[in-house]
Amino acid sequence: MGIAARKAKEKEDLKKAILDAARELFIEQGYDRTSMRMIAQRIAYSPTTIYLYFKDKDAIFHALHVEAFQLLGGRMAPLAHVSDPMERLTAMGKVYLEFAQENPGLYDLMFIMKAPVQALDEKHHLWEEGDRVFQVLVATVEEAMKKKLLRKSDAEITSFLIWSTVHGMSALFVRDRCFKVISEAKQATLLEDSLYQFTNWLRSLKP
Amino acid sequence: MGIAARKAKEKEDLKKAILDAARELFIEQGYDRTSMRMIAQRIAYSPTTIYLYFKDKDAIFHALHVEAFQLLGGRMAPLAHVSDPMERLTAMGKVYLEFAQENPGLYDLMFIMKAPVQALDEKHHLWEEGDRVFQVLVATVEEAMKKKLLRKSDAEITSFLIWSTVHGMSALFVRDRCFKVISEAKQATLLEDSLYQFTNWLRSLKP
DNA sequence: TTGCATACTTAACACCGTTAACTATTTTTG
DNA sequence: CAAAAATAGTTAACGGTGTTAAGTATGCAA
Repeated sequence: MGIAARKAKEKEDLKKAILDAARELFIEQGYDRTSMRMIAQRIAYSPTTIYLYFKDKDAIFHALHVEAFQLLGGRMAPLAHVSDPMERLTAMGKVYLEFAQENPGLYDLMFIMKAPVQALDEKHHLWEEGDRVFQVLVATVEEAMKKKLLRKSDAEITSFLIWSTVHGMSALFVRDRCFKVISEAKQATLLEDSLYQFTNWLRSLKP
Repeated sequence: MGIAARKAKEKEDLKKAILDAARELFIEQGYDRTSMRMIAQRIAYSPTTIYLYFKDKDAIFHALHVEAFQLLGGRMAPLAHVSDPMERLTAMGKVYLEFAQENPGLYDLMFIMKAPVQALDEKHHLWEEGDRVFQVLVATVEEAMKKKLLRKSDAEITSFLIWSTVHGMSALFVRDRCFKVISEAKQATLLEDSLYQFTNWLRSLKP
């Protein structure tokens, strides 16, 4: 079985190589501006070879999408050990913003890009990962409310509001909409300062 | 001068027709998925005729961008008469969200789409409109702080934070990221409820 | 009437995603 | 061991894209 195993590994390797090339290009140039031919050239294969490993360009997008959510999930996981839910919430916001700033291309792919989805069931599967992250947020908000660390209200609405805020900051950053509008002196720490103020607000809502 | 004037008007009309067709298509299909040939077909002219009126596809994007900001500006203008700055802020948020929900295609164009900008000076001009809207927000926040209706803090940071929140909500809505994650019962009034809670928070920060 | 500008079109280029058909190579089978 | 079949990759092609160059009518000026 040694030969078959080696061949299987080689297939797996090529698939990974395709994803690596595609990831780099998507991040650098965006989805629409990367072509199958570019990906092919980067791995030194014929363009059509890619179609032996992925159904189409969308399938590559999906694979990278899942991968990116796993990366973000991995960054969030350690925060489960923070016992104070309000501290945990703050840390989650920090991790989220850092992720967006460090991986703007991936963030774009995950939360901003219009996924060129066609199959509806795939569409559903596509957001299992996103949903999981959101449910963790809801649970944290509920816990914070229960412990009277956060003003009581509908946890789902509150979670959406919090997510909107950090997403809004990330999206304006990633799509380059802030730095034309914010004075130069404040640009460097804009996201950090904004998040700091936001969490301060949340904390002082206790009553 | 009658004939020359008529000709000038006809040129102006065709330019408008191009923009009308492009606007519809951009909104329906998005920028990347609309082709010059589609625009041309809709106005029953040859594709290359468009290039006599606009330098390239980008130029059409820019024209619609400016136009969209004027529309939003027009919706915001009446709010200048609301004397209480906190009420004005709330109303601005409402108008902003309504604009995004009523014109998701335009909102996308203005705040989300990766503008395929090349010329830097054009890029600057591109955001004069956006900047003007933001400066109105900053002024309102400053006024609210001065009148002790909003907790005192850096007005620019606070404005960015507020903008991020409403933009985040709008962006998640426009790019279809909320309804897969929010329970069905709450979807209908999600944005409205979230904004209501957000403004409530802002008001109760007074001390 | 000729010449020229105007307004538009056709033809073409180099690219795109994707499919079909082809070619080597390796494996399986009679 | 030879023939057949499966594997893994290729080239060529189709219909689409943004954009440019060259060509064609039409109306106006000299």
